[in-house]
Amino acid sequence: MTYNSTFLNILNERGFIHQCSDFDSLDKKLSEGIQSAYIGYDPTGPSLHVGHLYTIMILHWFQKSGHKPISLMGGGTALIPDPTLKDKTRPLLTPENINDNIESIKTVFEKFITYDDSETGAIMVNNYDWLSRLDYIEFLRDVGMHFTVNRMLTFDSVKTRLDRELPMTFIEFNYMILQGYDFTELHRRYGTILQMGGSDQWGNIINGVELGRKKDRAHLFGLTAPLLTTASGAKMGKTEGGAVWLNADLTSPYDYYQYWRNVEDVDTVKMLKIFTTLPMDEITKLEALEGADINEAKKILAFEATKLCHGEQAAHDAAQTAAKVFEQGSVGDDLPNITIDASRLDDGISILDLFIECGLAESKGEVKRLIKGGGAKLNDIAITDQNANASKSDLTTEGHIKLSAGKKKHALVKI
RNA sequence: GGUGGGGUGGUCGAGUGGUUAAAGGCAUCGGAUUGUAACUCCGACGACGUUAGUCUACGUAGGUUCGAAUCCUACCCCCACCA
Repeated sequence: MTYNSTFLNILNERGFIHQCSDFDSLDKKLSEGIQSAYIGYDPTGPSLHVGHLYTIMILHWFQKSGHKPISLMGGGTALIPDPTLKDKTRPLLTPENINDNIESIKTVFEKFITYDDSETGAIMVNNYDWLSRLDYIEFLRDVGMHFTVNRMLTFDSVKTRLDRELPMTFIEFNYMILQGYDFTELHRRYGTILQMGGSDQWGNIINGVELGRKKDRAHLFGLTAPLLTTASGAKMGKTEGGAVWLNADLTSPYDYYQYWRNVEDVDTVKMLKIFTTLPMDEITKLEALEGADINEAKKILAFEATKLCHGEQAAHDAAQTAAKVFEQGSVGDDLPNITIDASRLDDGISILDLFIECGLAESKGEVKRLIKGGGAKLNDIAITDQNANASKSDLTTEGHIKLSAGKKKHALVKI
């Protein structure tokens, strides 16, 4: 399958396409001139994680193909608490929280797409701007008119919920209308003709497309990307420590690098296509690698992905540290590290405490378990005595102590 | 509104007065193997504590009992059927 538009071709060969409301017309539109498209994000946290990056990359390519991407922040919808998640006791987000989150998230977006005033410059909008001003009665007449409950009930998101007999609140039921409304609003404001997203957003996207047609006789499009999972079926972007964040203060460039370095063999090429901007012919070459040589591809994946998110220098540093640690059994500057008072070493510090302090363990019990299992190491020598203390004599010639929990997690203690 | 069922550790799910920090699965973590992969095997898996032991935990609050996740009472929430 080939398209006329650069954008669809890129998406296609990199594996971003799942379904589209109208491939042919969209292809034509995109070939004719600059278009704008958007993807929505929930600003419920201060950062986005690797799972979000998937669709951010779509915006990236959209802009690269000569179009205008819009990142829509759901500031309005985030204000509405979702009561079905009652157990989670999600703290009520205030408008200030949300604005802070949006500011923080924007710094992430800026690494992948360029915001400026040019014709293809990206813009970031907040649906709070229009949703907050809606008048209920007017909205019902204007928008509610065009949604039949019969049809809303057929959407997968609703249907599976009802089938499984799980509760769905009226608020949630309304989200899809609000999201559909976002699309027409963006169409009116910016002439946006395309909404994209993960395949789980298909229903919502189609709602917007239809609403646009009914209200404004606009020909809008929807395009979704396949559900992204790893070979082992897990959702992307999760590690033992939780989500892999895109903000450096939440997930360090080194950890970020390591995340990509450690993907499973079978996922390597897929990830290269999606999370790096490496040209396809180079990826094809890497695809030919087999066995242990795949490690080379993973290094490139890790480097390129880190470069995109944290810059070339950070990627270099991370790669260098990784090489020192894993290939030379040495240490690198990018390892997590803590600095302690030299005097504390004079008295000797409990190994247990030290592991917790540098973040390699949550509790003393956990450190003991590590020791028992032979996974706790001090300067690469397995610790056998849980009562051991670290003292000055443990400082290496470089003046630090290296602690390891397992083979992959290392930290440095400096004075 | 009526009747019945149910709320257990990260998750799913056993357990219906004591040997239960609570079976089993999954997830997670460590070890062996390996290529910083996968598969497989082994081990660990509430917290604190120098192996003794202490504390916290089975929706919430009380009660019965030498002793409760298990019995009683009230309350909260969920589900099913009926209205």
